[in-house]
Amino acid sequence: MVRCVNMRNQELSKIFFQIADYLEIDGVSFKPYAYRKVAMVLENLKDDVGEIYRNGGIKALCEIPGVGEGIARGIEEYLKNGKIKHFEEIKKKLPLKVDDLLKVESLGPRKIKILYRELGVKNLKELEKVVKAHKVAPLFGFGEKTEANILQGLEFLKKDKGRFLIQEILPIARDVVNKLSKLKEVDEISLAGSSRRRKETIGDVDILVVSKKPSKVMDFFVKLDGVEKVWAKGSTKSSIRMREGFDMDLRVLPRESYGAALQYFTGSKEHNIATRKIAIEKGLKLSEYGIFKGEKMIAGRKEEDVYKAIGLPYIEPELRENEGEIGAAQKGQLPKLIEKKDIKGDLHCHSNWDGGENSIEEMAQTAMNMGYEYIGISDHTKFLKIENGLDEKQILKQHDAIKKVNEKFKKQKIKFRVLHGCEANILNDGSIDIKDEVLEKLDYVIAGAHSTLKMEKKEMMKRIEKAMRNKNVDILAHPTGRIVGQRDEYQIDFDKILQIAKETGTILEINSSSRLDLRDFYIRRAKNEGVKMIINTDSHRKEQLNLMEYGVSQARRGWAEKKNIINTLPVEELLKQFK
DNA sequence: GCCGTTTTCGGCCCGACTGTTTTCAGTCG
Repeated sequence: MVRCVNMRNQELSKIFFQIADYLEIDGVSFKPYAYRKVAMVLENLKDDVGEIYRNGGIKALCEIPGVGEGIARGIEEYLKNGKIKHFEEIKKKLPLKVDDLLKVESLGPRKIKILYRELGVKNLKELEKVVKAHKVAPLFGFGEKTEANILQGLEFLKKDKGRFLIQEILPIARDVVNKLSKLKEVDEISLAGSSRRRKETIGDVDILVVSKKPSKVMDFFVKLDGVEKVWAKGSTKSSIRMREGFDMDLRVLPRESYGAALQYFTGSKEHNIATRKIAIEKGLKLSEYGIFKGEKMIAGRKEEDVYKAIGLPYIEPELRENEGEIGAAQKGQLPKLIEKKDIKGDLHCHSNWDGGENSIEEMAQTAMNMGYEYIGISDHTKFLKIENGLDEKQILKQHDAIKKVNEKFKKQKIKFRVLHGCEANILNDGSIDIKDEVLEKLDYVIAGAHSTLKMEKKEMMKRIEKAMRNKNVDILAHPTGRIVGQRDEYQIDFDKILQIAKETGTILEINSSSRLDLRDFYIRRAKNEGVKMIINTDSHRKEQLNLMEYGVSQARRGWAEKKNIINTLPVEELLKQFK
């Protein structure tokens, strides 16, 4: 995952990933592991490598985990010349589009090497040509089926949509889990993998099952509605491609291994490598079948037992990224993560006043049914004409309407409150598109940038800073502007935003829609700085209030606790959080 | 190429499924 907007680190990381691929194709062993490791470290490194080099030279570079003398020299070369000679030489030796070719399912480094050596295949286009000309099957180590699989891999690649939004995947995955769980042959079932860790995008779905009759479960699985291709079907593992374009893997395990398997298949890969290393240090072996001391299995039935066996408390799936959770676990300093049931209301909700689908009362009723104590209506304001933004007059009218809804609830002795806010626009100069005297009348004000998002950093920061310093602005909506898979964040200095938030008491939003903004690592930084956050859905119709769970998972991935999130507070306390 | 309270040399996570090569390499997660 791209963790910071540090160009040089990201570019170097990409180069090292590619070097690893080339070396692997060239048949070099173990070096790819080292290059991948350092690529991952750089991807997540907060400090700029250029800065590190300038301050401490080669020696300082070697302090970075995974960086030794050789790679440090490479980084130095890159910083000085923008090129790494070693990398240029490998590319000359193997003039292949490795990253493209490796994306073809059933094609790995070995086969790519053979295809290049024997048929001169350098890219996807040439690959398609030789496959269609049936030149591949006769090659040593290939065959009819492999040729067909490569062709199919190419076809899938053409319509590949890459990773999917968790909001799209999870409902489908849950539906499959639900169907499987109804089989009498299924004793236990759980999602695993990145969907259990609630990553914002999911590549494929992993499902684990305990069953004494795996073949029945597998038969059912590969014949599910929506299955487009069966990649593999065995007695313990099957793999399918769904109509929507993503894959699902099903593993069947004996009951005594269920916990170990859940731990293993939940990942992340980095977390697993770390836990296995701890096991090795303790003279144990950790696999998906259990924890073993020699031949003897000492744990595996429950996930908790697996962690316990390596001296750790249970670690929540959302934390398992090897981003410090293991150290925290060892020190007994794991956060007590916020839970969905802690949420008492949703303050970023649109009504039919600004073109949303439902009335204020319908939104309130849905929120009530969800067990909330309050809802905040925050319609768009006038600058956003396309969204039917409300002007001052309409906002005041809406204020009366909300008052009436609250009075009605009171009469019916319903303990629920509708708060009145708005989602105002931060104009290019940082001012707000609604007059102060109107903003003052509202319970709270959310402000967000919705236009001119490609501003240069300095100007953008000036704009956002001015808005945050506005005495009526309480919440900064979707603070970085990113939309998952669609739009990068705007040019901002997040440390500066945290500092201003701290100074002004501005709350940062965690938006549960496809924005998922703040991102997990920003949430963690906000938490560490003591900056308060709020989880909102940005609902434009009542069903979307259910998106809350995704905002909560995002917060959990950012190590957030109940006390960091203000809409866990009862209404009177909540209102005290505003300016 | 990196790394070290078992190592400055010899490891680098571990196992299932497929297809093909008749005993296993390659790919995947």
